[in-house]
Amino acid sequence: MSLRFDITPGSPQPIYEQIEGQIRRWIATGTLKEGDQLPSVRALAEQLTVNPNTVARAYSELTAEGLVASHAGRGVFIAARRQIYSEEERLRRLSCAMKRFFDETAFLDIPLAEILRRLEAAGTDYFTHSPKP
Amino acid sequence: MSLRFDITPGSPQPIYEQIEGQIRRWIATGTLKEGDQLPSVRALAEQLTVNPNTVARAYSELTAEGLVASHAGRGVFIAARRQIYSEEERLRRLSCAMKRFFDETAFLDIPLAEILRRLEAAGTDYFTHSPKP
DNA sequence: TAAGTGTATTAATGCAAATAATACAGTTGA
DNA sequence: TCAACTGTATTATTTGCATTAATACACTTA
Repeated sequence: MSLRFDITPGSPQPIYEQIEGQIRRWIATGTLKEGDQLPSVRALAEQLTVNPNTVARAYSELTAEGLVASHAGRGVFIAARRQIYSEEERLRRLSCAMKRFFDETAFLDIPLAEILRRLEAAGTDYFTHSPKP
Repeated sequence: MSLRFDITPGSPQPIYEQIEGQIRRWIATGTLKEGDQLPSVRALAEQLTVNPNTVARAYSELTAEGLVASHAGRGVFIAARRQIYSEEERLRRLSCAMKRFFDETAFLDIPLAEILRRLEAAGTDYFTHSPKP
């Protein structure tokens, strides 16, 4: 089975971050489970018409985060789900994300109640209608 | 009165975006109101030990968004609050922000309910405890 | 008119993303 | 064993963008 990556070159977000993001999402939503193998660096690079180094960098960072485990000669596999960050670190990251979110939406002049309502809907949708692999 | 900008050079976020963000936030929270005058390009550049062009770029983008109005020879002023974007555009931006938010938080493995609870608290806090000018 | 506004232009610097071309080391299966 | 895969590391180069810099210009106001 081949994962359907959606990459936009020229986007302000670097390609390697886009790759990371999609894999992180697939892991978070259960599309990718422990033990699943990711495409090889070279195969994915060819599939996305991208340099192998770019894919390698994405894999490298995911490995550093502990989300995947790579074994030279075998491949990259989804790691066992475990608590990677401390409770404090997780809340810190959540705070940053929340601040950024409000910075991006406050000036839209949408009532907080409506934003929260839509967030709840989007959130449940995010974890159920995960993108097809 | 002089606004208390908090700029971090070397941050992944460009300086001109940091300036934009703070002004947007002050407008959203009511700290800056219609008609208020912003510091001059040169004055703010000196205050932040930053190049005037950097400040000018921030002001230029805020002007393009319609949040401020600039008049050569007079200065830059907070514009009248009005609907800058169409309803569709506002919801599109909200959707993008929500997606990015979940991409940043999903892998933290924090229950959706708790995220929403914290978001509500952070949201009300965002609009009440606005940063001092 | 002088001193202050915003704006525009051009050049130079620095940094990071991305490509490219290799080389190396571990694993697997014929 | 060996060929064909894996991931990893290194170096060089290109590219684009943020930033600084130095001006110049046009408008406004006292």
